[in-house]
Amino acid sequence: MFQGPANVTLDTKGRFGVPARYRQDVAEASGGRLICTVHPDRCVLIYRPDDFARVRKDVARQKGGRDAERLIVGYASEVSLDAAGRLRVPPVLREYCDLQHQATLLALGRSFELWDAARWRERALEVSTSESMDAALSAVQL
Amino acid sequence: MFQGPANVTLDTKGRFGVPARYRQDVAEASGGRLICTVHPDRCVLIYRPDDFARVRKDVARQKGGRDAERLIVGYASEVSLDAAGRLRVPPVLREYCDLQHQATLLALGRSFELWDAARWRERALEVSTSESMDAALSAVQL
DNA sequence: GGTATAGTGGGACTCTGTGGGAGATTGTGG
DNA sequence: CCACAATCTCCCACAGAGTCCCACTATACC
Repeated sequence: MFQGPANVTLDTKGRFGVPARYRQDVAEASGGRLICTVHPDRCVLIYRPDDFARVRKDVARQKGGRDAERLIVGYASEVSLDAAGRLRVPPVLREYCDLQHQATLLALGRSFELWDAARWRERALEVSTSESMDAALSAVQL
Repeated sequence: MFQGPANVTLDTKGRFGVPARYRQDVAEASGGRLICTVHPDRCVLIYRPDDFARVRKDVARQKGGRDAERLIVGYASEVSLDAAGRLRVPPVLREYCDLQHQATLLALGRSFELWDAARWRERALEVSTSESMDAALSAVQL
């Protein structure tokens, strides 16, 4: 179960270091291999291969969402951890998501999202004013 | 049951001392481990791990609130008391909540909120003028 | 007044995060 | 089919951040 945010930097080769606390899990769950793709919100999604297989099926089943399939399935790329625990994000995905040097990695349970730091900062501040938030806020109360 | 406010200071490493009256409870309830995350109002939320598991489920169930999940689940981080009874707030959370040196810890029964002292002071004054407050105010009458 | 405990600061070691180089490999053009 | 160029992969290296300790001061309580 992945949990927690991290500021990461993409180097000139498009690599970023996976926070050390996740490496063990990634390595033993799938031999260090992962699937990257993109979300229409313009962030990179990162799954374990077996989880992505489910996503791919679900996307395919939703008829009418051909464009969604083009994005999510069409952009899927296998990546793997290097010896230093880094992932290389393919250039096409970086472009689509406007990933510059600084990025934010969000761990969402079984998957990750990778955002350009500036774009995510803006979005995160906006979020607080959206009305869809109200429902979620009731959840934080015990 | 946590109750009572406290002014705390974050040192240069982002740590703050948990008021002694809560330490015992925290230590025996969960071995000193806690989950920090953020609220869209830009304060840090602090839960016991089992309580946070409930929050996480509730947030996930609210469909359409992907951004809410990004914040509340994506920012969740496990922290634990050090030998001196302090917690270290991860940098990403500090940034989002604009936490400077002085902070205010509010104990809300089963959870805590941690605010930057200056931001909380402002907000506490503002609150008194908001109309959403009216409903709550009727509650203070016996 | 003495003692114990809370609150705070800071040193030092460890490990993570990040950058860069060189060889291997793939793709392109002649 | 060959040559060249660009990219990818693997490796090494260093700086900074995180973690664990220890130490000091102030306060409360005995």
